[in-house]
Amino acid sequence: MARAATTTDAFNAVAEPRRREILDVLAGGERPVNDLVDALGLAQPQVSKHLRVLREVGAVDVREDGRRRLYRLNGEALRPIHDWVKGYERTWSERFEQLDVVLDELKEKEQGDGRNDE
Amino acid sequence: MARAATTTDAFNAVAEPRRREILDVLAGGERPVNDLVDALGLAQPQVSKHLRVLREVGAVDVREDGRRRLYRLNGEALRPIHDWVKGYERTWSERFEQLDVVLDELKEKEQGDGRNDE
DNA sequence: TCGATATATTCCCATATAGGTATATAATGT
DNA sequence: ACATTATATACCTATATGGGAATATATCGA
Repeated sequence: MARAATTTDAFNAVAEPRRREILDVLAGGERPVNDLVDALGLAQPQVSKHLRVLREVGAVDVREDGRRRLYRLNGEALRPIHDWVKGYERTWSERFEQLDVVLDELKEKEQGDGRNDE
Repeated sequence: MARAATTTDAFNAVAEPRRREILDVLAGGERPVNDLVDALGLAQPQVSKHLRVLREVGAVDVREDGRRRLYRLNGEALRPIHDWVKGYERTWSERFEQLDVVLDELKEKEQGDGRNDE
C-alpha cells in the first residue's frame, strides 16, 4: 500500500505546511482564494488544490460570492488532533510533571499504609 | 514534487495511525519491539520501520538491552503539533467562546467610552 | 458581445511511501 | 558450533502526492 491519502483525515491534511498556513490565515476570518494566493505566495491552482483537501476533511467551508469563493475555517475538524496530542502534554510540561510526582507520592502512601483512608 | 517525507517532521510522522498507536503504547513506558508487534498486531518488519520514522523525527529514543532494543517515548517532539493546534481550541471550546464574548464587550465599552489611555 | 477577473480542473512527472516477503545481523542458550 | 530469538534492512509494487503549466468555467464590467 501507499501512504494514506491526504484527504483521509485531518492528521494527513495538515501534515502539509502550506495547508497549515492556509488555516492560519483563515483563522483571521473568511477570505477569497486570491487573498490566500497573495498571503502564501503560492500559485493559484496549488492554493485551490490545497483548499480542496482542506474542504474534504471538513477543515474549511466555502461560500459563493459572485465570481469569488469565500473560504472559512472550521476548527472543529482539528479537534481529533488536539485531543490526541493533548495526552502527551504531560511529557514536557513541568506543571504536569509536578502533578505526577504528587500522584506518585499519594499512591506510595496508600500502598505502604495498608488501609486507604489513613 | 512529491509529498514531504514522513521523516520531515512530527506532523508527517504521526499522520500514519499505526505510528500514533505505537506512541500510545510507549506512553505506558519503555517497550521492546516485540511487545509493540503484539500490541499492534502488525508484522515485525513494519513495526521496525515505523519505529525508524519515529526515531528520525525524535519522537522515540532507543536503548540496547542484549538482543533487544527498548524504545521509549520522547513526547517533546510532539510539542510543535500541540502548540499549533492549541491555537484552534477556541473555535470549538465553549469556554473560549464565552471568553471571546467578554473580551468583545470590554472592547466595545472601551471604545464607547471616549477615552482610552493607550 | 467581448475582454478581464476569479477559481477550479486536468495533465504531466518524480518521488516516497506502506505493506509483504526474504534476508541480514546480532545476541542468547545448550 | 548450532539452533533460536530479536531486530533491522533490502527489495518489490501500487499508489497518491505537490508543483508546474495549460485550460475550463463562471462572473463581471463596458
